[in-house]
Amino acid sequence: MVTIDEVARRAGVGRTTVSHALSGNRHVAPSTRDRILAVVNELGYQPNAAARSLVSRRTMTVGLIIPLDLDILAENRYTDFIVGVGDRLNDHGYRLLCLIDRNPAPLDVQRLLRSNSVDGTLLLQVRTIDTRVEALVAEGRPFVTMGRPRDTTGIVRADGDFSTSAVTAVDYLTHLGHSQIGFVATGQDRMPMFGFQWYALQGFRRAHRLHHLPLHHSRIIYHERETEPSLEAALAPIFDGTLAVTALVTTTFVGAVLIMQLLNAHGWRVPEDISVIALGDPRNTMLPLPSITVVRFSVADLAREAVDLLVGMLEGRQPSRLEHLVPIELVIRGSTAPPAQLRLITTARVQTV
Amino acid sequence: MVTIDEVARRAGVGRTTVSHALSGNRHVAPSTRDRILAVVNELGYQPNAAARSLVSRRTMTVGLIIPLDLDILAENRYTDFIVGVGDRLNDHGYRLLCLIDRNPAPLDVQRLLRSNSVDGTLLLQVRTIDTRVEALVAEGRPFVTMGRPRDTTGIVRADGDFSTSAVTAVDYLTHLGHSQIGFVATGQDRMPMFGFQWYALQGFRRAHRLHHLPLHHSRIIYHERETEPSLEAALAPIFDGTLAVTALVTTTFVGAVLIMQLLNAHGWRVPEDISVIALGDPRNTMLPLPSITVVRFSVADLAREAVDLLVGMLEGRQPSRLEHLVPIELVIRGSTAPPAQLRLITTARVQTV
DNA sequence: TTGAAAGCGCTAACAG
DNA sequence: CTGTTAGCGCTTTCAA
Repeated sequence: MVTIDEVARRAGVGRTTVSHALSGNRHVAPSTRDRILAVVNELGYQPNAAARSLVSRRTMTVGLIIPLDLDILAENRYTDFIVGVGDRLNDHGYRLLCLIDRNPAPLDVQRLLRSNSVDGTLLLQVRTIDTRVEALVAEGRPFVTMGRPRDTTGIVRADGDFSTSAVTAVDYLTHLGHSQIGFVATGQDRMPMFGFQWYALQGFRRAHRLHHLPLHHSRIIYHERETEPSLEAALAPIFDGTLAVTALVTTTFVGAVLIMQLLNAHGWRVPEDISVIALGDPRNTMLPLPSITVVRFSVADLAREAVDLLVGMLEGRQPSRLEHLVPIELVIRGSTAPPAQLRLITTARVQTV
Repeated sequence: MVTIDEVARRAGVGRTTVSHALSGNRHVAPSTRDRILAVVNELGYQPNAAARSLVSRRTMTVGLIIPLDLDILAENRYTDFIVGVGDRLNDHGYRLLCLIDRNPAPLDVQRLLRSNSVDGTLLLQVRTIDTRVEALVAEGRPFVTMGRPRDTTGIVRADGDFSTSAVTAVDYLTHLGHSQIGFVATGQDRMPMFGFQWYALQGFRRAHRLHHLPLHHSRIIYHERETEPSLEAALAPIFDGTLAVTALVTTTFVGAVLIMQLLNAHGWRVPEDISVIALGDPRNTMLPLPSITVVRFSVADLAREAVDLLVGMLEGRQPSRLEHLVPIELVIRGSTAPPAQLRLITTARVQTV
């Protein structure tokens, strides 16, 4: 193993000079520096990360906390987040340490921070009420969430603008003539599980108020997990005719696909019998037929923004804002259409004329 | 920040005793140990990772090298690998450092290893000829590849059994009555780009020999990227009638989906006009209609095996074998059927009888 | 059963 | 412009 002393010896200088020649923290005579760099290149010297971080108190590493909810298909899209984060961290010269956890694990978060393994932390898949966020706050170290808990006090966060997403979805559906719209999310006891679903629900409610549409709570449909059986149970009121809806807003793209398969299995045609619109980023997901109308945002942009916020904090800059919301965009595809009875009327009219 | 000396002081012992009480490397009187652990708990002490690895020369961290080929949809499924690896590393008490790279980056690999940031390395998405593997070999540190390059000399590796996958696919297709089978892979100059495609091609060739089927090289179809335009160009001979095939073996599930969309767009029905069979793990991918017949294997098992091999090496155990192949399994779904003309004959017969 | 002391490789005062 | 020196927090000889 090549050490800084070895380089210094070969270059005929003190180790301080080598250190500064590499860090640029103080001026080194060009001739000396060239000699040092030549030796560094020749030996392939690379400063020992542990020694460096022990004394500098920085690891140049960021932790990404990834919860593992194996039956939640959202994991599908972790890649976009992980790759987006890693790629952007590279630009800033930081490394990426992934903490992948099966359990909620506030304790693992504590271990990670107290061992000084990372300078800062990013949090993925934030829940409406998230114990990991609390653990992070308690440690008092810089962190940024990708997604938002319900209570955002003092939290620096980047997220898709899910509230506006839901408003946009409802706007579009009402524009098509729908007024009985269902909202589907994972959750229990009238509380969505993930933060993005909570904010989407706020938007969903707000849109109903804006349009003076009545909204019965039964149209807010919770399912425990993003699995077929769980969704099947949650959607039962629709299939047995107890709940009347002409359109569904789903909070995930994967959920939309599952729901469409279920609808299909029960003999409902999309979009003829019921419209489906998804919120989220479908970039990496296969498009089933009919293709799904979606209010999307860029996960890559979200990742990039989160990293920039965190790195800024690590370099001592105050974040200019606590919250960054990535803009959303409505992509109209084949899973939405005017509700059945309206279409009939329209057809009749056209025939009349 | 709490240090070991602080703990020692509060517990009224020397720092050596604290160190051993925590590591278990030497016997500590139970009463002393309890006292120490109480203080540790009270203060939430966690040994500094840098200090520890500086002296112990171990980081308890494994590097995962993830290439970034943004237009290759295979990235879709990185999640399975990353999560599989991270989860298994947890079991062994190791951390996961992700090196996410846009470029081939043998240099980054060098930096990672020479800075002693990781004890060992895992490699993802191995190419048929892979410069990163060479860089890794040159460093002389433990590493395991997930996937195999063509030349496996001295490399410890875990992979899906793609050769057998391809044999199985051809077996099944010939069983259905096909004899003109195409093979689709990313690549150039008659060389598949990724190792798994190279091994699949070996199996594809072997199966033809076993079945005494002639195999013209034009049936091995290369496309530059896993994108629609690229595939469209590669499949042109099929669409313009120059190349006669009744079935296609694709080396990725995503490729199969794209191909089916293209076939559809050109008016070919699957499986009526042409059968499609995919190799790989479709766990996280949406099922389009018709659902795709696939020869699959478990990425989670692959990740687990790779981690176990690597950790074994890190703990000084010689790997019992250099190569571990995850078993494959044929899942028959809706994208395969007997070739068109055969079916007609069958139908005729039935009618005659 | 325990502690003192050395030193891992590096950065950054401090002193020339 | 450059070098000497003192640690960073820990593990591990070595000695008691």
